[in-house]
Amino acid sequence: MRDVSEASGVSEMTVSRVLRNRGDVSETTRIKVLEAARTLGYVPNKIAGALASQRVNLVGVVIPSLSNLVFPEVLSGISAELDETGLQPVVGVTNYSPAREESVLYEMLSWRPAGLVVAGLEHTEAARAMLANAGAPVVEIMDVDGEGVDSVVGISHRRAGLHMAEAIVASGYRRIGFLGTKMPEDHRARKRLEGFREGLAAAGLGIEDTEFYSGGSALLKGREMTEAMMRRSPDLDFLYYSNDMIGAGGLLWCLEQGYDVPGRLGLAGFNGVELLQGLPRRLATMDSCRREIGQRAAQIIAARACEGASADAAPERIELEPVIQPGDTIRPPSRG
Amino acid sequence: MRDVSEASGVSEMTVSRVLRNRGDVSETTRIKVLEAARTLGYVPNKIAGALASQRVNLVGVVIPSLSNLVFPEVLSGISAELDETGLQPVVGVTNYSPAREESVLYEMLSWRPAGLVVAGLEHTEAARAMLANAGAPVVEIMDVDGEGVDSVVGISHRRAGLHMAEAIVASGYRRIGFLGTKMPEDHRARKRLEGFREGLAAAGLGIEDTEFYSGGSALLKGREMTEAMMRRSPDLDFLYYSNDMIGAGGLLWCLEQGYDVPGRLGLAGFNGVELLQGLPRRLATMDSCRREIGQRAAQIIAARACEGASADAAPERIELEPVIQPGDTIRPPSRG
DNA sequence: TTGAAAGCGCTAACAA
DNA sequence: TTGTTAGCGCTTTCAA
Repeated sequence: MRDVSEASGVSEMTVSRVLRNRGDVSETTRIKVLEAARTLGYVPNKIAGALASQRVNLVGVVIPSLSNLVFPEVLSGISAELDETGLQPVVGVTNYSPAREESVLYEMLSWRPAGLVVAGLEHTEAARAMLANAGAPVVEIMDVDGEGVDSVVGISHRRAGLHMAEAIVASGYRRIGFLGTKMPEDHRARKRLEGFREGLAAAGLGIEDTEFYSGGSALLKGREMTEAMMRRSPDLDFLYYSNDMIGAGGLLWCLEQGYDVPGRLGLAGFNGVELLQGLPRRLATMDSCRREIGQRAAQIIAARACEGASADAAPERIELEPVIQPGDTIRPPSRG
Repeated sequence: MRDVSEASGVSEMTVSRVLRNRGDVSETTRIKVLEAARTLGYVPNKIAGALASQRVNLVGVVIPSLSNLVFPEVLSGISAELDETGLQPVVGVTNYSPAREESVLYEMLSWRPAGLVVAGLEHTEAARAMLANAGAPVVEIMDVDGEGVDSVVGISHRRAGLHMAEAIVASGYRRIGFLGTKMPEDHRARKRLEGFREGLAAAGLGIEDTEFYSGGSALLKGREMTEAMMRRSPDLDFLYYSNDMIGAGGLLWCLEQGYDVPGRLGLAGFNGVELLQGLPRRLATMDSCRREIGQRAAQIIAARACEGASADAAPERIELEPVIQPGDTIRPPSRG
C-alpha cells in the first residue's frame, strides 16, 4: 500500500479508505488512488487487514469427503450463497475420521474464520470444545438427530428411514433387505438404518438380509450386492439401499434379470440425485435437500457475520423435510 | 499467546518456539508451555503469524464448477496430496465466467497464498498479469494445449479428440454424430471437438450431425439428445459424446431401443468416470486423469513452497497421456 | 537455552 | 475530507 500511497501522493489511511469504499473521500483523490493502484497492480494484503481489523472473510467448511457426490453439492450451495456476501469458503476434508476432523478444525480456527460449517453432530470432545469457543457462528449440517453446539441445519435421518419403512409397508411389501456402506463413522446412514428398523418393527417386521460394501464404484457395487443378496434370499420383495448410486446399480441389475419391478420386487434409495432421472425407471428415493442445506447454513453464517450480532444471536435450528419420491420402483399403497 | 506466556511463566518468544517446534527449548519449559496451552484451549493466530513470518499455508484452487463431478475429483486429489504437507486448499468457483475468475483470483491473492492452482489456460489479460506477479508458484491444470504462465499439468484435449476420431475411423465407422454441452467458455470441450474434427478430416470424413445442451440432468439429456439425433439422422453409425454422463444416457437409450451396439451403432464418451463400470455395457471412453492431475499439481506447489526455491525454480510442464478405454461400445479396429 | 526489541501491512480511533 | 498515532498477535533478529 505504501507504493500506492506514494504514487498517488495520498496518505496510507486514505488509500485504505478508497480501497475499502469506506468513509467520505473526494472523487478527486478516489480517482488518483484507484489509478495508482491499478497501474501498480496493487493487491491489498488481507492478512494485515484482518489482523488490524479483527475481521476475516473466510468461512471454514468441514466435510467428510469429496468423492461422495453429496458433499460437493452441499459445498456448491454454500459457495453460491456466500458469493454475494464477499465471504470465501475454505474446505477441509476429514475422510470420516474424527481425529482428522479435530485437526482440521484446529487448523481452521487458527485463521479466525467468520464462521464454521461442519457436517454432522458427532465430534470428539476436543472438537466440540473448539466449536463452542470458536468465537464465530457455527452451523452443523445434514443431520438434526442430536444436540448441536450452535445452529443446526439438516434433516432427520432417523425419520427419513422411518418414513421409508412406513411407505414400504403401506405398499404391501413384507420381506425386506437392506444394502449399504460399511462405514462405522457414517452416523447419518446409521441413523437412517435405525429409523428404518424402527418403522418395520412397528409393523411387526424386520430386515431379513443385509449387505455392506466399501470403496469402489457404487453403481457396480450395487449390482454385485443385489445379485448376491437375491441369490441368497430369493424371497425378498423389497430392497432398501442406503444411497441412490447403489440403488441405481441394483435397479439396472434387476431390470436385466427381468424382475417385475415394482410388482415382484420393490426398490428404494436415498438422496434424490439428479442421475436417477435418466435411468430406464425412476428409482424411489427421498430428497436429502443437500443444496438447500448448504444455502441455509451459509445464510446463517452470512447474517451473523454481517451484523455484529455474533454473541447475542440465538442459535437457529432448521429441520428440512425430505419428501418421498416414489418414482417407478415402489407399488402404490395398498388400500384399507 | 500472551495468556499462555503468563500462565507458563515463559516469554512469548519461547512459547512461540515451543508451539512451532523451532529452535532449542529445554524439555522442562516445553512441557510447561504445552500444558498451559492445552488447559487454556489456546489456538495460535495464523493471521498474525503469517503477517510476521510472511509465510502462509494456504493454496488457492480456482475451478469453474463443483457440479461437474470432474472438479471435485481434481480437488480431492489436491486435498489428499496437500494433507501431508500442512498446506490447506482454499477453493474458488468461477462458474465458467472469465470475469468471475478474475475477481476470485484477486480475492485469493490478497491472502498471499503459498501457491495457486487454476483450471485451464484461458484467462483474461488482467488475470494473467495477476498470475504472473503472484509471487507464488502457479499451476494451470487440466489442459496443455496452449501457453501457461508458470507450471502446467494436464492432458491435450485436442489430441484426445484426435485419437478418438482415429480409433472410430479405424473401427470402420463412417457417419458420425457429436453431442456435447453448449458452453462457449468450456475450452477443453471445444479443443476436443476441434481435434476430433481434425481426426475425421484426415480420413476424409466430417461430423454429420451435432446436438448441444445446457443444464439439467446429464444422463437424461443424453437420452433426449440421442433420441432427437437418431430420429433426425437415422443413418449415423457412431455417436461421440463430450462427456461420459450424457454418453451413459445415450447408451441406456440405445440399448432400450434395441440398437445393436457396437455393431450397428458405436458410442464413446469422455472422462473415464467410475460410474461407467456399473452400466449394462461399458461405454468407450478416455481417462482424463483428473485425480492424478490434482495430485501432480499439488506436488509441484508443495515442493516449491517447502524449499525456498520459489523464484528460481523452472516451471514444470507435465502432460499426462489419456488412454482410450474401448469398453463394449466400439467395434474392434477393422483389419488392414 | 532464553529474552528483548522491532516490525510485518494494514485499520480503528481520534485529531485536524 | 484527510492525516496521525497506535497497535492487531505473532516472528525475526540479535543479544544475553
